Amino acid sequence: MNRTALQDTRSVSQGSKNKLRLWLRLLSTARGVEAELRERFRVQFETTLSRFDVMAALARHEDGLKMSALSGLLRVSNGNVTVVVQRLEKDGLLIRAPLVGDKRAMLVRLSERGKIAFIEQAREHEKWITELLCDLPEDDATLIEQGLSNVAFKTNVKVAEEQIK
Amino acid sequence: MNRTALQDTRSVSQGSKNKLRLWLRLLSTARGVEAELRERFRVQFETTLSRFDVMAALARHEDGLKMSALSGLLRVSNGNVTVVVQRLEKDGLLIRAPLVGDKRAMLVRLSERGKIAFIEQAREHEKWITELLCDLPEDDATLIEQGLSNVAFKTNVKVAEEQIK
DNA sequence: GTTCGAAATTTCAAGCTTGAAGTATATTAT
DNA sequence: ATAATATACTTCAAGCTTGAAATTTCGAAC
Repeated sequence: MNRTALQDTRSVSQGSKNKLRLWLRLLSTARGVEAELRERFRVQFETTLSRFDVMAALARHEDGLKMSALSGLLRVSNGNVTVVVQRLEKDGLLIRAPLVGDKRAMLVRLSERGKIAFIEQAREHEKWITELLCDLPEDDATLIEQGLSNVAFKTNVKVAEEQIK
Repeated sequence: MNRTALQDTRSVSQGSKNKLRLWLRLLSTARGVEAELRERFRVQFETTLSRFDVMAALARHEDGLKMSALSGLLRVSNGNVTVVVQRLEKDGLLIRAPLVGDKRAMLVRLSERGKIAFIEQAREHEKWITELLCDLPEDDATLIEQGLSNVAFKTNVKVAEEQIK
């Protein structure tokens, strides 16, 4: 093996380790924040992260969302959305109605109580995030956000966004 | 309200939105990668992410880990570790032994079969990560890793690392 | 050496999440 | 029109995850 080939091997391997290290850090950070948020949602609002996620998605789409659009946006399975939506509906926080023009589909939207509850939760949520990420300089945050936006997946959120229309 | 106070409010609020945007991106990226990894572990090795996480932690600590050290390192609950370890033990991938000197504690380590299985899985895992994060320039990866390492939590991993000794 | 609080683990109920299978409706090709 | 295929959603079983309530053991104060 000549010198060049050796260097190539080394640099590829280093890049691989580099990405791996990044991923582990990403996972650890995300899990840390998630655990803290879960705890706070539980004690302060007696709710869960999944419920908040669903309500947040609905709050951003006042005209309502189909179940499939919800599961696409949140990157969770169909069956999952069904359960969470059922529970939120039972609590009177959202409304499920058949979609006109497609008897298979359901349109889900926040109820008035749901909107009010969400506004309060969202305000706290934003505070919590700011607090939990306070050690991160503002510039770094911007850079990281932009860097991560380059990472794409097969399961594309864009697809879900289009389905909404 | 004078001009300075207004600017302060505005800049704090922008920082808050900035952090929020970063968090949503972080969450989305992590979930995307996790979903893809879960799928690949399932079809290629008939195993799960949690099982791999436990095995990875054990592989990095050949002398074995206490249950509490495991749950600390992985940032998961005690009860969770118990179940996952039980299943891995039933499959013969790890060994649980009482800890000499402390009858409350258990020492968990990989079995020979576990070590062999892990090496194969880890090799693939590293390839997958490299592939999934290929859109991220090498320099960005380094920067992001360093940036995120500034984020600290109450639930500190360092504590768990010390408990190991 | 007793007692009392802390620590290590397990058990449990509840909720989360997934992937697969099932049902009903829509769309497309013939 | 009919059949085949695709889409929207629900149901289900299995496994994951948590937080709280045990249980057992340790250590330290008295």
